[in-house]
Amino acid sequence: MQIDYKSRIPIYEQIMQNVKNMILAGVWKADDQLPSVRQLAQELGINPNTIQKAYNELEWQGVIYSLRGRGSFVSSNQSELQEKKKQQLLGELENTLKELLSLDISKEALEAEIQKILKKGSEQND
Amino acid sequence: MQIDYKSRIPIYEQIMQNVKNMILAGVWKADDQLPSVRQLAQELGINPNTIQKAYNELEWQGVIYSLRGRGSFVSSNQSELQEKKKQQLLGELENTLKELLSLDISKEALEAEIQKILKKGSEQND
Amino acid sequence: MQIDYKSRIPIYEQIMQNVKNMILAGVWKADDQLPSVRQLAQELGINPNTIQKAYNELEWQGVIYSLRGRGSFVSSNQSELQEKKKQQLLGELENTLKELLSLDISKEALEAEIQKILKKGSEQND
Amino acid sequence: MQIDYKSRIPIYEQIMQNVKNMILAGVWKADDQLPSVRQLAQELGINPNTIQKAYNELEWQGVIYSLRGRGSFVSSNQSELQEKKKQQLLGELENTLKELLSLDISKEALEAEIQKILKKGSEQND
DNA sequence: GTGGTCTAGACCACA
DNA sequence: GTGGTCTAGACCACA
Repeated sequence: MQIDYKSRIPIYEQIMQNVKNMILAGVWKADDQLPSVRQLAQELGINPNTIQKAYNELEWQGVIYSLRGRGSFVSSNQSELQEKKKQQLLGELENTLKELLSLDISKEALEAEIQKILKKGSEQND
Repeated sequence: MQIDYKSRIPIYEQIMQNVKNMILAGVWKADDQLPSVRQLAQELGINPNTIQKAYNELEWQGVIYSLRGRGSFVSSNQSELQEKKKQQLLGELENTLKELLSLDISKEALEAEIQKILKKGSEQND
Repeated sequence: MQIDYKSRIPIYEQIMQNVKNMILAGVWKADDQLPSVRQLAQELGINPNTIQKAYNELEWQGVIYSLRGRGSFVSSNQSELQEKKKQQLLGELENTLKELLSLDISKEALEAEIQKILKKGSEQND
Repeated sequence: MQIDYKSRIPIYEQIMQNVKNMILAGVWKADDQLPSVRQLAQELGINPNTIQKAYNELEWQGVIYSLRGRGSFVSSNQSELQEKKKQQLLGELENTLKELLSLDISKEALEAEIQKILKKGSEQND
């Protein structure tokens, strides 16, 4: 788990993002136990309260659940998480494309850029 | 000028965005005078310090320049602004597309989504 | 015996509730033997300490009694248990009704709701 | 605002309840400003972090919203809050009544109890 | 050991 | 002044 201490994004939000990514990537699956608050705190050299805050918010969002005295675990609605993330990203995509079109970029040039990006992505996967 | 007070984005950054958009859209052109700090502050019901901060940062970025006692004016390097904005948006585009590909979306489905968005955009422009 | 591990109510309290309900429902009668701590712990996949804590509290409340080396048994003061439970429920009823009245609900609408609930209950019993 | 320090209910939850009640009672209306974190903390003799936690959760629940550098304010969806509360209370009512019926109480005796409570409530309002 | 609550106190961005 | 973040450290219930 990577934390960028110089980032403007609060540490607890970075932790939340990291946890979500682990789940989205399939590394952590439904009902898997997360590292304990204290353990993760020590591993990252961060105050336990900060981890606690991240876990709390994740619980609020339904991404994880915690059992007192037992630990924190991945919720079972992973597909929901994935769907939400997808919708959010498509929304961002739409906004970015619209802004680009409102600049002086022709649709053809834009499509060319998109193809370049998509190709780059596929090379990594090959 | 629209300000979303409930947004997480600081008001002064929203003002900066708004000013840039006015310039990019061609509403404000090189050497045009911007509304004065006090006028804009009153119009938006915002603390003048906040407007001042936005104007200061815009001057720092070279988007506007100010003449003591005269007011603030649009810089003449609009094309540079446009180019920066374009590069920034293309960067965002790349990030979003990469994240989408790392999900379970096929490249074909993704391209279909893109075409849908591009079509919607062009209809508005016709 | 049903335990909701995700509930905010401690497991040991849930066990206590379950035991009381078994007695109130007449499934377990005076001087009947309860499942042993170890047996119940294994059956529910729970730490024996947790069962022990529940049984201890139940003994403290006079609901059960235990004979060293023999096991735990239902006390004979069932009617007392029932009376306590009734008083507690009537107290809750009063609180809930008062809170509802303090909202914008008319007394008539509230009585209609009550009748609906009471009817539903009686249908199940017919 | 009353806090019961001896209660098992966490202080921050008591604060949340109090705020909700003030809103439900119509004392605090949409877009009214709440006491600031520091002010309330001093008034109650409680650590500001605890107030912050309460306000944070209320914001998560959509009951209030906060503007950085300005303060915390009542959300405008009061009717939603009221509706939620009502549904929750009716749910509790149903559970309590069902439990009472499952005891040895006759429906007639139960209705008599209910009438007694409702009358008491109306006397207070007369 | 594990999560949850709370205090004391510091520092930051923003208005 | 106002909310937001973070640390250090303590204590609690629960398993």
